[in-house]
Amino acid sequence: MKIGELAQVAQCTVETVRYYEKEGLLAAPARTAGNFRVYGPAHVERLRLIRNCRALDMSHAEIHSLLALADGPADDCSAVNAVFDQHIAHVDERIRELAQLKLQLVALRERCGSDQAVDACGILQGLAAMELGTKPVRHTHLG
Amino acid sequence: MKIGELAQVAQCTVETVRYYEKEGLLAAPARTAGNFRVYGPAHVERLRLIRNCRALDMSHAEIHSLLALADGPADDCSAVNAVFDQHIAHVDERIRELAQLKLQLVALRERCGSDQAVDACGILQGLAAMELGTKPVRHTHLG
DNA sequence: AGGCAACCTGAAGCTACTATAGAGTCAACT
DNA sequence: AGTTGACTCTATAGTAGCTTCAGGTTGCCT
Repeated sequence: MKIGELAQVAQCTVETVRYYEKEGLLAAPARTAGNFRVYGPAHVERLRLIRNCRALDMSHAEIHSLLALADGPADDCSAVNAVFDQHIAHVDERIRELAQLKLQLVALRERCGSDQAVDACGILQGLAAMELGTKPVRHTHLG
Repeated sequence: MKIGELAQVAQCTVETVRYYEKEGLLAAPARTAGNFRVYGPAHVERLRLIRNCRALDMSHAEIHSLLALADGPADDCSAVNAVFDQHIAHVDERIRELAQLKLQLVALRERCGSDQAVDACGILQGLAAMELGTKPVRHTHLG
């Protein structure tokens, strides 16, 4: 199959497929005489796996690890579990951050219930007065 | 005050301050004879406001809107409320997405409780077999 | 006068793509 | 046989919000 068909099967764009190849996530396939990429079933499966990992918001680095483990000669999959556990921790942390964030946002929003002069706007006052929290560490390669 | 002190007060790096100036979020300050930036209290307050907005995960575009509204001659702050409400909706949507994500991750993770052969790893099998969901729309400029 | 920290500009790097330009390939239709 | 149109190719730039780097200048202390 050619790149367009592969992309369709894997629910991504042609550009994304070529990008994955350049990034080393997807092996470079054979070419036709006219220099078109030709893919087989193995490529389809691999690309599906990659796309599913992305749908789970894993970074390319994490996916690289998983692919290496999947291909590797390892006897057990505890390393796979480790990658997964770490990723779940990422997502968890990010959810907590956003929940905290929302509390702050809602609290600020309630300071200005209706239309009033901008000078007296509770939101703007709150934004200027807020204590700068500890440096926000991004627990995510998500988004 | 010079840029280093300002950055320290606002809990960000010197480079970030210069970046905000280049982006038009922070007005260009006066300069010393030696071409060093000199900031006053107004800059400190403005930068605090910007950093707090960023801590609330607002995009530069959103912050631009807020700053324009804060400076503008508007009589009421309903527009400010609108920006805020929209942002809260963003965060809310993102939290929902991540919660859903976590469900999937945990379900996958449970397929491989202990060490087993990579060939039989339930996680990897699950990743390859997962139905590709509808194209994930990112409800975020966050992260 | 020398040394060092802080400052300056401009450009490149980061992630995971997306979009564009300009050229080549291929199958079908006239 | 020629031509249209869909598809493919490479290479490059753009996105957000910074961070990092290279190479040079300023200012203060001794």
